[in-house]
Amino acid sequence: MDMPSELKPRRRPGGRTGCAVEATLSVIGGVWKPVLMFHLLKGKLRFNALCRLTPNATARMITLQLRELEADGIVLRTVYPEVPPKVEYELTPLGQSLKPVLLAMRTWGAAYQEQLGKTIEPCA
Amino acid sequence: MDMPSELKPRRRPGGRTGCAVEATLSVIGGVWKPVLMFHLLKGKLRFNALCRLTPNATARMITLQLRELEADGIVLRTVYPEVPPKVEYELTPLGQSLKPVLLAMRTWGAAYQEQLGKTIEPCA
DNA sequence: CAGTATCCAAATTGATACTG
DNA sequence: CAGTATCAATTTGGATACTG
Repeated sequence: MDMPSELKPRRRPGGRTGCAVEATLSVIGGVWKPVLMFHLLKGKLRFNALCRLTPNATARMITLQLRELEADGIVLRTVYPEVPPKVEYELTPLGQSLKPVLLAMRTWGAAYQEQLGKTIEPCA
Repeated sequence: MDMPSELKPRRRPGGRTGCAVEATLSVIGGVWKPVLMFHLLKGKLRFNALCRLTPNATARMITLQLRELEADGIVLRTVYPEVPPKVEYELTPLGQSLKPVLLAMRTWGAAYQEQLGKTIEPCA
């Protein structure tokens, strides 16, 4: 099993000699991480819900990114001993603290899409 | 010659069906892009200066990322017909508009590094 | 439901050497 | 100075099939 990460000069560059921006990227620097986190800003979500909200990513990618966010203390994963299985993801306080970054991204992206004359999905 | 991009579900996912956050990532979603842009917030910089400010990235990577930012209208590249050659990079108005995102990243990263008890470099 | 395992193709990057 | 070319080594991602 592989453990990708992407958008990271090979895991934790910012933790060694990088600047503050690099440090942030070492945590949210995965293609899907900001998107996943953004969706989680609204509250707990189940795995399938996240998949539906992120149609451009495969379940595999979502799982991988979620696992890394969990390892970094950004996301909390809760498994409910039920049948069928139920797993919920939510942002930890540390994850919530990234809200300003996420919102800034959403704001810019929305303006960019509009200026681009191609508002695809509200998404939020 | 290759034209990588990274941190992008294979070039422009956000432009097709993604949400606002994805749109933003399609532009700044490269490991080094935010870092490079952050440095350029302070003003024009020459290629070597950017290299020095981003020691964790190779010149090749910096060139590649800069070319993409240029293609996306985020960065302006100016070549001065001198000997030795002089090339300056600076943010375009569109690039400047990403300032809030970059600053939010720097703020969070700084706090994260400190909480991590390992403030490496001020960087800004 | 919520993943995980595998296989494998494709993309990305570092290192190194070279140029206008 | 400011890159670019090339090659090799990884890393990454998608597809598909399977499980508790």
